[in-house]
Amino acid sequence: MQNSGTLTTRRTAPKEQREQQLIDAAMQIIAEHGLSGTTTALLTRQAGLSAGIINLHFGNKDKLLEATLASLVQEHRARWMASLAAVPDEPAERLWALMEAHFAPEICTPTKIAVWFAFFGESGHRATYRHISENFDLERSDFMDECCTRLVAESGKAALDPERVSHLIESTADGLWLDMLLYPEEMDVDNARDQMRTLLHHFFPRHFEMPANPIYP
Amino acid sequence: MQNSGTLTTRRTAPKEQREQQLIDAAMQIIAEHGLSGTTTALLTRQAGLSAGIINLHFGNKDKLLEATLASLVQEHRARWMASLAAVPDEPAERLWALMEAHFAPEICTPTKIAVWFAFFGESGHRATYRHISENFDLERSDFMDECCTRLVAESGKAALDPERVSHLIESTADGLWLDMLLYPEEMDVDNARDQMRTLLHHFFPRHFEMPANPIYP
Amino acid sequence: MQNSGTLTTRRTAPKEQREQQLIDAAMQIIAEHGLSGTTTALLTRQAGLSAGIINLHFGNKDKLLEATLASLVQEHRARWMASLAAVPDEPAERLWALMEAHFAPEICTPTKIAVWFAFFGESGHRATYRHISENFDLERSDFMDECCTRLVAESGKAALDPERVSHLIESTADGLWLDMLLYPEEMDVDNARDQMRTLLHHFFPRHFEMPANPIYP
Amino acid sequence: MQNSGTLTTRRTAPKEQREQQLIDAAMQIIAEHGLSGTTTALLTRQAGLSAGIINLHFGNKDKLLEATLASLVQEHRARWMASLAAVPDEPAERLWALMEAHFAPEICTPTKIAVWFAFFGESGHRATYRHISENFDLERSDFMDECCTRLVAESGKAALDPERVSHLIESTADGLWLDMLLYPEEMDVDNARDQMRTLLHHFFPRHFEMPANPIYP
DNA sequence: CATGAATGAGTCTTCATTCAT
DNA sequence: AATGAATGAAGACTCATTCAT
Repeated sequence: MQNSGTLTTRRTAPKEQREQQLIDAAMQIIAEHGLSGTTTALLTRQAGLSAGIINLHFGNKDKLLEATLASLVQEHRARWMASLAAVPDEPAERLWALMEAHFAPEICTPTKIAVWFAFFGESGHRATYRHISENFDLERSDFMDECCTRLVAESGKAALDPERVSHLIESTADGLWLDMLLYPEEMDVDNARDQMRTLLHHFFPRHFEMPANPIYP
Repeated sequence: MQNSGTLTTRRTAPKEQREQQLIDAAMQIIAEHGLSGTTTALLTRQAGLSAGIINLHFGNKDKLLEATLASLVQEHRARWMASLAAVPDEPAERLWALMEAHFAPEICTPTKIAVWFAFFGESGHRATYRHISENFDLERSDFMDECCTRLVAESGKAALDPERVSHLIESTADGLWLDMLLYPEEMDVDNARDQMRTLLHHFFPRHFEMPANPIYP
Repeated sequence: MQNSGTLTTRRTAPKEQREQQLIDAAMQIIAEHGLSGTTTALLTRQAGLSAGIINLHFGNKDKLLEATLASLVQEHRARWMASLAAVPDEPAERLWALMEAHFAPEICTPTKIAVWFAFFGESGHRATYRHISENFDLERSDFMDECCTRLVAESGKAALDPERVSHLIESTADGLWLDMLLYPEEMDVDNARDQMRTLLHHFFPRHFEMPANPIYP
Repeated sequence: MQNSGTLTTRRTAPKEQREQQLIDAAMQIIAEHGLSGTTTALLTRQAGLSAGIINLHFGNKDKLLEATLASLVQEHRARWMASLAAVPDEPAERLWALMEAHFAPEICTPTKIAVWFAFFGESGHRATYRHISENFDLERSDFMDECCTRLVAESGKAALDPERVSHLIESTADGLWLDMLLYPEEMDVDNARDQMRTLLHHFFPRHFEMPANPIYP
């Protein structure tokens, strides 16, 4: 009488939808109010749902917060994989695919960056938060190392330590994110991408050209 | 862990000393528990003082937090000025003085970095926090621009946009801080300084040598 | 003393009922402990409810206090209207209807009088409190003026200023309330009503007889 | 060496002066902030003295408050006695002397009235407060009774119960005070005195004339 | 006598969580 | 599956009082 078809599908679908609804709300609220200002009342109101809903679907608030971070990680990784799938197996192209994902407009919204840094700010004492992004960070790090190793080899620059360069590129990318967080007026995704390209050009001039528009806003 | 057993037993202490005592406690607690886990009870216990003390000296908890960030900014700036005073008026030396301050062991303690990022994580919605560090950031930015302008001129590299390079260096420095926060095992001040030197060598090979120890841990 | 054992056990009650429950508790506690001794703990314990309930229904303690005064005003006015509805359109009867309401046993309980004066005692600096009763006071004042004007006209006492008499009657009524507050042993509603009748007889002997029981307790 | 003259006088005088200073401050603060808003910080700041001073001179805050009420009572009584000393032994004159004291400008300042009612508002549960004014009230009540008894006798109005009239006059006087508290714009001492005279004229036309200015503001 | 820094019990308020509906 | 009234532990803040100076 309830539902005559596949029971599981019907039951599962709404559940996932509710969870996503809450995660979306969490992104918004964390960005607006910080992790310390994120209350269940704010979350459920933003989601347009009732007070008990978080505990119903996630057990408690912290789990929702973790799911939010996980969702961010997941989305970022998916975007990267999509970029990667679209390019040939050339180290420069592969590396740039990562950068494109890293500074993709839908990845780098002010809201999402704010949420990332909100979690970073707590990750010192919240091992959970660090664990969630750890695998992703590792995977990305290895990927960068591999790209740089190949690029260094192709460049014939023996003096260049691939891992060091790799790390430097990553750090700069992260630093540009911080800029987008703190000074959104001055730093946007296009600007950041140009910055990255400038850096890459200096390390691997044969593989990366300077950005087209050299005029700084 | 409580209080370092100096002369806190004195019922009356100079106002400045009490305030510093509370700011020190705040650093510790914010680093350990995050901004959202920083309670007045934790703070006063850490300081070895009574519940009402925060209100007495700072009006309320938020003011203490702001004073903590301000203290961090102040200390950083003072360290930079000290480095600067010790070098001749050469752009490369001046720039490196800034880097030395930025990655000085007493500036870059795990505790202090954690506190910085705790505030960054909330700065999206807390204009107050951003305002406190704004002037300092601006001053540093201008200083970097000036150094890079001179370095570019001396290098004869017409293609290099000084402001862009300047920004890139800053972003990388910030990114390295994030690394020290998230992966303290892998990134320490010495490593970070070497990274910075590698970057600077690539932009200005005539002014900056590659770091001495090219072996990556 | 706690709760009168009706259906407070119900976890959920109509909003109005909970609010009344809290207002009733407030009356009791204010009368017993004064406005300055009225704590949320006392209030919620008296109501037999939990600590958070005041915030849930009134936002904060002050709002509950204001609602308590408003309830007092409302009740008094309703009682007066009821009395008024029961008498013909004769000024003496109408005026006496007001007095009857003013000294009705359910209006003049020691508890309620104590609450009134608790608010009067703070009304000097709390504009809110005065505002709440202001309209009611004005309405009553106008009503009294009208009654007295008609009574003076009917009495043919040209020398009598209706407004002055009206004011005097009101002031006396208020003074009797103060007596009931300060000396409940000596002044009760019956006594007060007789006092009022004595006063009215002196101003309008044709309309008001001396009270039946001339013996003073 | 300290002081060569009468030791006691010198020591006592400043103490009384400090106490009066604090009582004056209390009047002001209670009138402005109500009893519930009267904090020691406010009191000592108003007095221009240090935090510990109240405990030093009065033991605790409550004692100062009681002393403040006592001072009010004392002043009122003294004013009455002064008025009384200036009139012949005629009941009408004696009664009017009381009224003149009751509505004397220095007795009926907005501040003092506010303080009186602040204490009335708490007197329901604070026996101490009631006790302080009790003797004075009793004395005044007896005095009024006596005056009225003589006035009734002189008037030849057998129907008039002296005690009832006496009480009524007192109640009205109190009611006028409440008016001065709640509606200071409409009721001042002159107006109140005229009201009282109107009332007295109605009870004892041979002894009290109607007030000179019959026009109501 | 007088000060005022410090205390800490007591208040109000917040908010994650529960649970009857 | 969802609601939202109610809870109550935990939080920030107040303020009368103490006590070393």
